[in-house]
Amino acid sequence: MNTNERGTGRTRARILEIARELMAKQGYAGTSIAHIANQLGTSKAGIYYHFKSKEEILDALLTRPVLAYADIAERAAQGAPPAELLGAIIDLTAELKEFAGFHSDPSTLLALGERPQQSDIQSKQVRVIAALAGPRPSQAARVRARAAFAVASDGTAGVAAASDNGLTKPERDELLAAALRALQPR
Amino acid sequence: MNTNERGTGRTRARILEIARELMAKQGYAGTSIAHIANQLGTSKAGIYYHFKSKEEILDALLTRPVLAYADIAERAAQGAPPAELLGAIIDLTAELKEFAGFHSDPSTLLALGERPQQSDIQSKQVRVIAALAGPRPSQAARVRARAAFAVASDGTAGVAAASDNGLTKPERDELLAAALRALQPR
DNA sequence: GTCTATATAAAGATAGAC
DNA sequence: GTCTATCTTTATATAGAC
Repeated sequence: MNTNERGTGRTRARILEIARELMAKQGYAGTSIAHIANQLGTSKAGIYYHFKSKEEILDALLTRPVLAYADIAERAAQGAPPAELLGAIIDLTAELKEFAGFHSDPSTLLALGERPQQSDIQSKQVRVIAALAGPRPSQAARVRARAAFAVASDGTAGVAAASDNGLTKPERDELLAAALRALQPR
Repeated sequence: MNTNERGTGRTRARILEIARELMAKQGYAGTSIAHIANQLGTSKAGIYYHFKSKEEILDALLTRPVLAYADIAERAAQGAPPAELLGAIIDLTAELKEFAGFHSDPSTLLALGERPQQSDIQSKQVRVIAALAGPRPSQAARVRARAAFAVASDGTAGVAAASDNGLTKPERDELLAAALRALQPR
């Protein structure tokens, strides 16, 4: 029988890497098993040996990002200060920059939403934003929290996409400072 | 013959409205003609009387947003100040909030990129961001420009999505102020 | 572990009746 | 202007050989 549990092999890892690239570029719905197989240089059936469905590929891809976001939401619930939360969002976004486009692909979100075991990534974001807004926030404070979150999330994604390597320290510092300025009332 | 040039009717408008909703929710690739026809209560062929292809529906949907962004890029090229540019982005994003998810759907961008007549919306964004960064910008200034743009674009989308109606004046003012703070060096 | 072949469903799109 | 019926392609997924 198989020493590989059909889950730890290098081929599986390559499939995930290819799927991630294609789905980031074309979205989940726009990426077919055939396309992934072509990139891998094998047949469609070859893919199905490693994953029993296309959704399982998505699950495998998003497990880590979802867990990372859950961790940030947890820290928010425990009263972590805004600078820490925003810094964590910046670092996570930069670390997962290969996933850029993923969190904003409607078909990915839709497929993800249909899988109950994957706790909703958007609901975690809402909780983090609520934490940034502080207790009993005014309407203006809520808007500032959204603004700061946008800087840490989409702003970081933009900066990371523009530079070939990872986020540099000065870039990170500048993003965090900008997010904090956005959060601060005058 | 047809007084309607097969382009001005109410049915066509309904198709576009339904397509916009579905594509915002599921992405371009994830939305089928059959799905649109179901929502409309007609057959697939009925759709094809009004549009000769799925891509033509996308073109029709995105013509206005693309033009609006081109206009902002034009004002940026003519040296409009940051407050004006950021305000314009906020207003545009709020006005087109029904399109939320659209500009971030990879399959939409991909399909749009394959249509040469639709000038690339992302390249316009890059130009606006460059204008925000100012002449001969430092690396830090470029990051701040991205941050400010993120507030005006994604921050506004988030606020608009959270509130049922359009963006209120206080919300708009708060977003613009936050974007300008993000843009400003200490 | 990967292949060919195939089943089955859904996609985009057209022909022609009404 | 909308229908049914159909064509063609592509999609997910499986069966069974090697």
